[in-house]
Amino acid sequence: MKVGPDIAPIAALVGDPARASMLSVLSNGRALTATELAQEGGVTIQTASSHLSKLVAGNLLVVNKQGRHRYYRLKGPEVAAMLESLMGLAADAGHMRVRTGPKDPALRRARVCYDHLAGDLSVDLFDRLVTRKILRLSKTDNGADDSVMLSGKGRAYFADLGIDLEALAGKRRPLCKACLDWSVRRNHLAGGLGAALLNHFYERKLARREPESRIVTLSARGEKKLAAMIAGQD
Amino acid sequence: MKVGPDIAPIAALVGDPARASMLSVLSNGRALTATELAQEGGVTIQTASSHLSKLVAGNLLVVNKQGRHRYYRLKGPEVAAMLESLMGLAADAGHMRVRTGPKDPALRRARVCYDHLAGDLSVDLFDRLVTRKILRLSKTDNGADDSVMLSGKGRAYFADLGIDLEALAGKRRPLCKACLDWSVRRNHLAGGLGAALLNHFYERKLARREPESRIVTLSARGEKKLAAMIAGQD
DNA sequence: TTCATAGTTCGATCATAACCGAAGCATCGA
DNA sequence: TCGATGCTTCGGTTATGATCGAACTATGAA
Repeated sequence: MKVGPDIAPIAALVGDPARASMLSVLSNGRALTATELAQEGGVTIQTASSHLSKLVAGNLLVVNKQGRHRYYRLKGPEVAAMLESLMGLAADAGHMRVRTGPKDPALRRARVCYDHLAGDLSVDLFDRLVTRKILRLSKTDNGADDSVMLSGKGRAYFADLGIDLEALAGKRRPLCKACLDWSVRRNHLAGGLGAALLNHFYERKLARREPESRIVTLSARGEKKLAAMIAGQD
Repeated sequence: MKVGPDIAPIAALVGDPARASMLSVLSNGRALTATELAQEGGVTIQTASSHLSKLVAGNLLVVNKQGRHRYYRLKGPEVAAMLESLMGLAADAGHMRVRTGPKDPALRRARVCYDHLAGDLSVDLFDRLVTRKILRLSKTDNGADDSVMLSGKGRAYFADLGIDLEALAGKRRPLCKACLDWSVRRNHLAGGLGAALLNHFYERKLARREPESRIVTLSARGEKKLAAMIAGQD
């Protein structure tokens, strides 16, 4: 029969509604306390405590003890990617937690996916960067994990933006990665470069993150800048 | 306020050990029958039937009915990608499975499928006939039921072999049909033409059927002939 | 036709795990 | 030292859903 990883225990962890809510709210890459996560999951703090222990034991979360608070966050980008792929399938199957609330369009347009930008704008940008040959894309057989590389032209492009590629190359994390977007079901840019790009927007006050949410709000200048990047007029 | 896709139902589907095993073995993109998947999951066929219904309802699998068999396969590459990301995390957390099992090589190579040839050789032949435009294949959206037609070139090809296409066309049975192969999970040629082709091999003593078995044994001449057909040198 | 095989549906059993109350532990501020 | 807060652990209840036997439908084989 089979040799390989046993996905059932991990999936079962995500399969509980309370835990799934906790993981969803943590997929913006931030850290939250046990009490906050209990409220998010709609359970008492005792129950939440049990859930959180299991998530830590299952290598999905890490905990950071600060005084009498315990801050939980996703263990890494791989966890966020797994959650995103589940969100895509859930949206496909019509499983929604809230039917198109007012925040929903904003969430679809621009949101944080762990530590990089996701949503319509991010997907459009990714497509454009590929057609401009700033990113080089190589498809795999099953179309699942596309590998992304930065071209020579791309290096100049991001250096012009003021992003330190040398520093990023030194990290263990891959520079470029394609991440499947749940709302559009197309790729956006992840990896160190994706994170650096979002950080670039934060630093220059082109974008800010809404508190307690995954929504990213662009300033007027930010809108203009991103539109120019997508149009290829920068 | 909670906004976005609800990942819990999907993850819970994957979270059951029996279903997870089924999904894992299907993640090579091939199709398996309900009975095979039951064995894979280590449950009875009744239980497997229940699991498979849920997986289809949850948009993770699609089912392809062929005779009294039901072939289940992953709905799409997004499902495979989700499973892949889960496998990465599972391996990370040290969750592994181990088991092994054998199968009959002769049966895999060439066997009877109802009244036509199946197995590795037959699948290879089918592929070759398509690339040589002897058969014309039109894929459907989901890739499930492929329809096959005989081209003009194909009519000449089979007429040269001495197969009476006029007689076959008179029958109610469809001339060409794609049949999903049990061992390779790819298509081979079925229908009246598939049956006629196997019969052609029987008549010319190129092949004979083993008693009490589905195994088809090729004579030396038969091996040569079939190899030539697959190589396109006939 | 009759038999065999593939698969589904129903019903009952049973095990797991989610849940919360209560109690306990740890940290902070005063 | 004390009380307040953040969180964990324990124990008992409960509900969900996985499981399989038996009966049923559908298709193929003879």
